Parts: sequence; structure tokens; C-alpha cells
Amino acid sequence: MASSVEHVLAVIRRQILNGDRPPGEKISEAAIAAELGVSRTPARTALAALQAEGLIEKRKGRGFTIRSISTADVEKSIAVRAALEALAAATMAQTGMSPEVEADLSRSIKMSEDMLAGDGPVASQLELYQEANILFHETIMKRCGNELIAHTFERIAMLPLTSLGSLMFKATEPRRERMRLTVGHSQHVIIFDALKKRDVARAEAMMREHSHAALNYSDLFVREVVVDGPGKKPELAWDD
Amino acid sequence: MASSVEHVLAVIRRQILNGDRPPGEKISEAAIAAELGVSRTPARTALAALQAEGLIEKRKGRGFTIRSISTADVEKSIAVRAALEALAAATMAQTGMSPEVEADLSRSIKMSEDMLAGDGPVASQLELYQEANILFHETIMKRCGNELIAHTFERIAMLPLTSLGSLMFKATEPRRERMRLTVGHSQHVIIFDALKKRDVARAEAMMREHSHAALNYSDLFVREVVVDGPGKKPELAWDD
DNA sequence: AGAGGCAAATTTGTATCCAAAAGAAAGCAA
DNA sequence: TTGCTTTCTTTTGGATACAAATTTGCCTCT
Repeated sequence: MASSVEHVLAVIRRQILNGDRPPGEKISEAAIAAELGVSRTPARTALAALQAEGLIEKRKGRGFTIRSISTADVEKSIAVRAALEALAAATMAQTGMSPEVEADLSRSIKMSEDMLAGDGPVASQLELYQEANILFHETIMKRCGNELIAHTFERIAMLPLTSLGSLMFKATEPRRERMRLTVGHSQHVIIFDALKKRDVARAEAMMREHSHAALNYSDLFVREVVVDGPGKKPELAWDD
Repeated sequence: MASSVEHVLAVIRRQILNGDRPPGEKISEAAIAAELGVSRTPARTALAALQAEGLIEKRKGRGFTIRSISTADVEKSIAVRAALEALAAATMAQTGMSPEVEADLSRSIKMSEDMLAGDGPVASQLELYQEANILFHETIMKRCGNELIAHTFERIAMLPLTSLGSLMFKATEPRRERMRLTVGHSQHVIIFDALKKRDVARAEAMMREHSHAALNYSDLFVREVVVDGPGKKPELAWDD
């Protein structure tokens, strides 16, 4: 079994993001320790981590309170994510891709290409696209030559639309959504091309644009269909 | 007195940055707990924080090891800092400054202006410039309208040249150094002007350039004169 | 001499206990 | 009734005790 602190972390994080713990609610070490049947020590470290992630706020002598996540917050985190991803793309374009990186990006693109060409059930297709998407972004972020970028990103990637694994899908308009995935894919292709040609400016600009795309869907957030990622997910996805 | 964990944190951080603990050296909870005369609990949280800051690395069952800080690492962290500051400047230009922010920036510029006009002893002048510099950058970062930027920055700002409070000064060339401060000041003026005019692109580009300026001095790093900041310093400066 | 395995030691995670700090509330006096 | 002080409760930080996991070194057997 995973460690106790990770368990607490996962449970509380999900509860917060699910809305089970409404914003403003107070929680303390002792409270969740008793609630989850663990001692105060792992509860303590879990709360510290939650605070670092920005999901809860500490008030000197009055315990922690759940922070509310507004659409404005989501937009802000997307802005930061876009800046970091754009930097990663620029860095990679500058230093050049290793053959392994090129192979992985190529594989990611082939995956989403196949998925878009195919015609299977929506759910499994989404899962496939998601996997390809994560592979693409994670590869660039983690292997661009500046590990600090990924390191930094992992510490702010807990908000729904910021997480690499997150994907919105408006179930009522499958047609439109499919189109959106097509556009996303085409952007991947463009970015990959820019990286191959070592075109720093284009890689950076395109990646910034692409990362911001999620913004168009931030208004869908708050009680729409959110599909979480499959197996190979980024470190800090909020599911366990 | 400050809390025990903060004490441990400050001491170990300084030791690492001073080189007292050479890269690769192993440290464990028990070791520093005994060494600093505290229990394992604060030692543990301090080590966790150090790890989050990237100064030490954790290895499954063999304790932590000191990470070596290369000039490449410094360059990487400066790149991230520049990206974040550029985003902050762009955000502030977009949403516009509040009167209070404008007043603070104006005050910062007046301070460095006065300092450059004056002719006092080098040390006190440096301190003054430093204060003005911190005020300028901190104001933009923290009050640009996206608090997540500052939040993110605080978590990566432990490396020497990345910290807002840090300033290199080559004591052997006061003339040249004075010129450098003059250039820095002029960039502040330009950025301030761009912000006033709500010129997003210019504010962003100029801030990026300005943040990167520290890079020109990364080769000085490692055993040159490093002057730490005065009273009003950013949260995560490495002095206590 | 090498392989395998056992045991001691290091390390880490968790539980519990104690004390100090900070709020909240109650009581007392004017 | 109001304002101040004192006490009580909540919360947190730190210390220590305990157990599980992992590593390392040693020891034996072939």
C-alpha cells in the first residue's frame, strides 16, 4: 500500500476538488487525523503539501481553510503553465532534440493521428488521445534541457485545467469536440516541426498558443464533464 | 525566536550555499537533528523543504545528498525567473496598475535615481539600490493580478542569482559596476513607462531582457563577491 | 574464491506525548 | 452594561518511542 501521507493527500485533494469540502471550511490536523484514522504526523505533512499546492490556506492559530477555486484562478494557472511550456519549447528548439525525444514526440503524434483517423467508441478514443497528449507535453517539459521547468510545473499543476492529464469533453457536442481534438493535434504537428527546424520563435509562440487553448474551455469548468487521464499520468494529477 | 524548523532550514541552506557541505555529501534527519540539537521532527520538515527548493536530493533508502549547483543550474533558474517575470509584467500591463502600485514603482525608481545621482560610500549605496531593486521586482511580481506567479516564484528562488535580493558586485571594478547599475535603472524606467502606457508587448519583452541581465554575471558566480540584501528582503532569500 | 543468505545497522514512516502559543470565552470590576 | 483580565480550549510545534523497510557487511557453505 502507498504510504499513509500519500493516502491522506489523495483523499483530501479529491474531496476538495469534488466540492465535498466547501471553500471556507476549516480543517485541522487533529480533525482529519481522526477522520481518516491516522495519527497527526502524516496528517500534518499532508496539510503542508496541500498548502504548497495552494488548495488550502493556513491561518496562524485557527487551522486551515479550504480555498475556493474560481475560474479566475484556473485562468491564472493556465497563464503560468503556458509561460512555462513556451519556455520549455523554446529551450528545446534552441538546444535541439535528442533522437529519443524526437522518437517519442513522433510516436505521440502518430498515436493521435491514428485515433483521429479511426472511428471507435468515444471513451476509448478520448483515452488514447489523452495518452498521446500527455506524452507530447511531458516529453517537451521534462526533456527540454531545463529540468527546473518541469520541477516548477509539478508544483502548480493541481488545478483541474492546468494538469497535463486533464481534458474537458462536452458530451453533448461530440462533433465539435472531435474538431477540437483535431485542432490540438495539428498544433502538435506544427510545434514538432518547429522543434525539428530549431525555430525557436515559432516553437515558443505555437506552444504558448496551444497551452492557452485550454482557456477557451475554462467557462465549461465547474460542473461539466471532466475526464481524467489514463494510466501514464503526470506526477501530480489529482486522482489516485 | 523563530521556529525550530526555520532555524534548521536557514542554517543548512547557508551551509550548502557556502559550500560547507560539499555536493554529494549525505545528510539524514538523525544527523542534522543531533548536530543542531533538535529532534527529528523539525529536521524532517526542513529537509523536505530543502528538497522542494532543489538544494538536496532524496534517495530511497540512503538519506539525502547535497546537490551541486553548477552555473548551468543558475542559468536555468534565471531562465525560469525571466519567464515568470515577463508574464507578470505582461499581466500588469494588460490589467493596468492600481494607483498604489504606480506609487510604489515610482518610489523605487526615485530611490535608485537618487542613489545614482549621489556619491556616498559604495556599501551603503549598494544597499540602497538593492532595496529599490527588490521593491520594483516584488511589486510587479506580487501585484500584477496573478498571485500564482509570485507563489510559483517563491518556490524556486533559492539559487543565488535567482533570488530577488541577490546582487553581484565585482569589487575590483567599481566604475564598471556603477555603470551596470545605471543600465539596470534605465531598464526599470522603460518597463515602468511601458506599464503606464499599457504596452503589453514592450513591458513583457523589456522585463524578459532585464531579468536575463543577471545571466551576464553568472560566470562571476562561484567565489566572487556576493552582497546579500538589506532589511526588506523577499521571503526566500537564503540569509536569515 | 564466489554465491548465497543471514543479521546488524541505517533510515524512514507513524504514533503518541508534552508544552507553548493563540483564540475564545467567561468572570469580575467599575 | 461595558471593558478588562483571567482562564479554558483549540491548535500547533517539537520530542521521543516504535515498527517496518532497505541496505550493508559479514559469515558460511560449496
